[in-house]
Amino acid sequence: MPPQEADLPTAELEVLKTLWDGGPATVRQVMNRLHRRGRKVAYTTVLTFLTRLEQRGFVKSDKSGLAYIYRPKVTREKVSKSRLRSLLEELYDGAAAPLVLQLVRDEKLDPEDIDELQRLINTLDLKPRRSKKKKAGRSRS
Amino acid sequence: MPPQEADLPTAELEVLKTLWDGGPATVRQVMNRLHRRGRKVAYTTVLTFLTRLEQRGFVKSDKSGLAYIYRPKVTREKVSKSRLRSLLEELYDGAAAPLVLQLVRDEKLDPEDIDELQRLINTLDLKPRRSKKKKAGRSRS
DNA sequence: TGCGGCCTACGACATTTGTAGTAGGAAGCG
DNA sequence: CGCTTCCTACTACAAATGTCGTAGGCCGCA
Repeated sequence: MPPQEADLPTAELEVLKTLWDGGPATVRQVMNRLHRRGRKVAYTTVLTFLTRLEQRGFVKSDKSGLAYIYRPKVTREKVSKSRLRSLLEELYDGAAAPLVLQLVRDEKLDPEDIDELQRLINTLDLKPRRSKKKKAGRSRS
Repeated sequence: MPPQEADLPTAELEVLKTLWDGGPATVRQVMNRLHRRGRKVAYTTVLTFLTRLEQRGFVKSDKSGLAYIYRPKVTREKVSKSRLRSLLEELYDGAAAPLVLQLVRDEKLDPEDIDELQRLINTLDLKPRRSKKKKAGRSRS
């Protein structure tokens, strides 16, 4: 069965992220990428993380040439969704609204993002077409 | 210095959440709340978590009567924001848009929530929050 | 053909988290 | 009073995480 995308230790996620950001890579390349980002960590440490990631099923490796090349087996979106979901669960019993509102309010979205969000909302608006009562919205209930 | 709202172990967050949800409480009350939610855990375990939470500065306690009463020192929103922020950072280098879009797309928002989101967007649209005028870019796609 | 590098497999160890047991004090009560 | 019942302070301990060091293999080159 597929991995539990949600529960992945920070350090390993960091490594996985370098694969998403920079594509498949060897241990050494991953290490270099981390170093560039100011993350100082030993070669074997990176190796450990990649190994663990593979055991968990988040990456796969294939030996081409002299060293193994690691590549993601799950998408960033998958992990993202999974973590968001846990966050919802852990904080708001699964209600998404508070997080959405908070994100839109607190984090800076530039006009383009807002446009896109607006478009997305429009499509949603058409779908769940039941209730149209514009009852004065309470924040939480 | 205020606590690092972001990095709080799951089990402790769970306990803190019972305080947000049900208000200040004693160790035993917290334990009962957890039990009701199906979370079986020993009394002393709860005590441990509350103690750790207090050391971290997430809750405070005051002895009124025979047992200490614990109450949150940080709001749910604070923690929420903090965790969202780390999530953004860990997955998208801080860009909020992907998460927002994903949330709105994947999680089910009921009409009311959408309405509210729409209203929020409208306000944003009118006064685009620019703290700094670093780059003017009103591009439409 | 032996040396200096790079690579992986293992093992090691300190910390942090999750979970709980025990000891000893205060309290109610028969 | 003496017993039962709570409560808190400590201590304990296994599992998960974060970080490496070492040993031994393969490879190109002086």
